[in-house]
Amino acid sequence: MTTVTEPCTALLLRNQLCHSLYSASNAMVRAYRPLLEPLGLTYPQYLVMLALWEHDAAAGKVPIKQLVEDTRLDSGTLTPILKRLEQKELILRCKGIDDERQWLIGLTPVGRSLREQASEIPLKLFCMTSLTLEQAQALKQAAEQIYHDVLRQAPGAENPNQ
Amino acid sequence: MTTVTEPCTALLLRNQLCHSLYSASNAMVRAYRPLLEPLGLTYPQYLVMLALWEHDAAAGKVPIKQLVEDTRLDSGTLTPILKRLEQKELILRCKGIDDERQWLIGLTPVGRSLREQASEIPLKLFCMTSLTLEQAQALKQAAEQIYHDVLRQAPGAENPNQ
DNA sequence: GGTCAATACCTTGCGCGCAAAATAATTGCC
DNA sequence: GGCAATTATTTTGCGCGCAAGGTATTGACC
Repeated sequence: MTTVTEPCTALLLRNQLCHSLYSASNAMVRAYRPLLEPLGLTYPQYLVMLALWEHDAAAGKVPIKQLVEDTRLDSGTLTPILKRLEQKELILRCKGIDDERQWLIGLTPVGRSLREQASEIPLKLFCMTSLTLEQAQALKQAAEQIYHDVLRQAPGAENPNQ
Repeated sequence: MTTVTEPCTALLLRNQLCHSLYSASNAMVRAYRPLLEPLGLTYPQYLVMLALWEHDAAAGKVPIKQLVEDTRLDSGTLTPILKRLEQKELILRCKGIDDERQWLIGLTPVGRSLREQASEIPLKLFCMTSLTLEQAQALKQAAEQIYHDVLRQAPGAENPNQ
């Protein structure tokens, strides 16, 4: 039997992986801020630009659905982000040809050219940490595992084994 | 020399540790939601309650400054959270005796009793993942390292080696 | 070929996360 | 004692993050 006053090590903040993950993620976004400030981007906006730069050479224009998948942001989050990127004239929106429900997102020349200024950011951030390359890879793999595991068991997940 | 069109693997989303960390953290908070819903708490509110439960036996009342340190939420974030917890009658606020700037936060009986309902949550969440205990510990340690590393180099950090 | 479910996206509402500025009490310093 | 610097907290403003609900287009089925 467990009483209320008995120590419960699982409820101690210092033992909680989730708390470490949460504060590391927040701290990481904060660390990006000064690096992204010259580009006029927030971290989620930067994620969208990364996705667009990646598709630019091959596909040109990308449906929002694809950006949801690439960035792992949901569409209710993405809509206002795209609106702000459009205001900054980094992206363009146009209706899909074969499917009128779809909006296609493309880069403006300015948006495309921003990529050069961003190229040093990943290394700069990595250098802020004292992680070895092996540690970083292991951490990334574990974070991916958590992402896919808990996504699978979310209440709305209809195809848990997909 | 690097040209714009040359592939830059560091700018690929799938190679970015930060993206994995960010989406894992968001997914984790989402996974907490159905578990915390019976308690009427959000994840950050739960963090505050964890800190208060931890101090309850020994100290009784805790200054907000201490909660900032324990939860790693900043004070501008904490103020409205504490307001909501007070509205739910889970916590009490009273002025500090020796320092009138300080507010001391204490638990109400209801807030204290909520701890029992929370005791199973950490295990439930761990079971959602396919992580081994060793993986979880390694991940936690790496996340802690990132947290402290990037905190240290934030623009406002005056005592980097503290 | 019309109805109905699915799909793509948008809107709304609320709770953070945090930088920057404001407020108020305290301490240090002369 | 008086005044400046410091400290504890709140306020403001903006940008997410996301659940829930809405709209419009498409596809499937009878």
